[in-house]
Amino acid sequence: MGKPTNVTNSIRALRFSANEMTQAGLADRVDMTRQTIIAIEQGRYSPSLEVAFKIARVFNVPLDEVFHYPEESSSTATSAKK
Amino acid sequence: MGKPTNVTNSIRALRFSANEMTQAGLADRVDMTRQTIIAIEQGRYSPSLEVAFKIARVFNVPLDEVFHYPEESSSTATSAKK
DNA sequence: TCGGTATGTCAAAGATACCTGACATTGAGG
DNA sequence: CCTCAATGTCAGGTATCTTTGACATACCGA
Repeated sequence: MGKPTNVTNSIRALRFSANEMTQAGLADRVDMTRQTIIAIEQGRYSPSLEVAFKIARVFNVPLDEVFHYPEESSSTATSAKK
Repeated sequence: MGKPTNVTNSIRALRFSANEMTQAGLADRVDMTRQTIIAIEQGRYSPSLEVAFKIARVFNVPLDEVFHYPEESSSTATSAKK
């Protein structure tokens, strides 16, 4: 239902680099549920900033190595007003 | 009401550096309301990752120059489970 | 075959983030 | 004094994120 997010992430890759950490293991370290990790990993929605920071810290990388925001599609953008 | 967030930010400082941009002006550029900007600026809650990226992009700085996540206060930390 | 681990899905409910709209305050000018 | 721009607050609603709990699938080893 919700709009799929624009933000992408590399969580799955990072998990495997980090000693094959499981989703449940990650969920545990950031103190959230397994389902939430799955949803974020699949890009179903973008997490809160706090959660994003926690995840990045588990892998010991800066936040923008985990989450990526695409370029503003230059076309007709940015002008929408009401 | 809500739990105050752990994340701090430098939005106010960045606004003044950026040609004295007003809150309303910033709200306009990231396509959200003035009230939301105020709330975020005051740290009443932490925005979604997408919003955070948009704000950082307005000021042309990386995300972690706008928002800061404090060190895990080493005290009783890291062991909490349920 | 059975048990356990890892991943994924769904529905319903709770908690936050975000919006709309109205109003109060301060400071700079006319 | 009056007005306007900028900041801030509050109440009430909508949208989105997060949790809980149940269940499905696949893989692996005993």
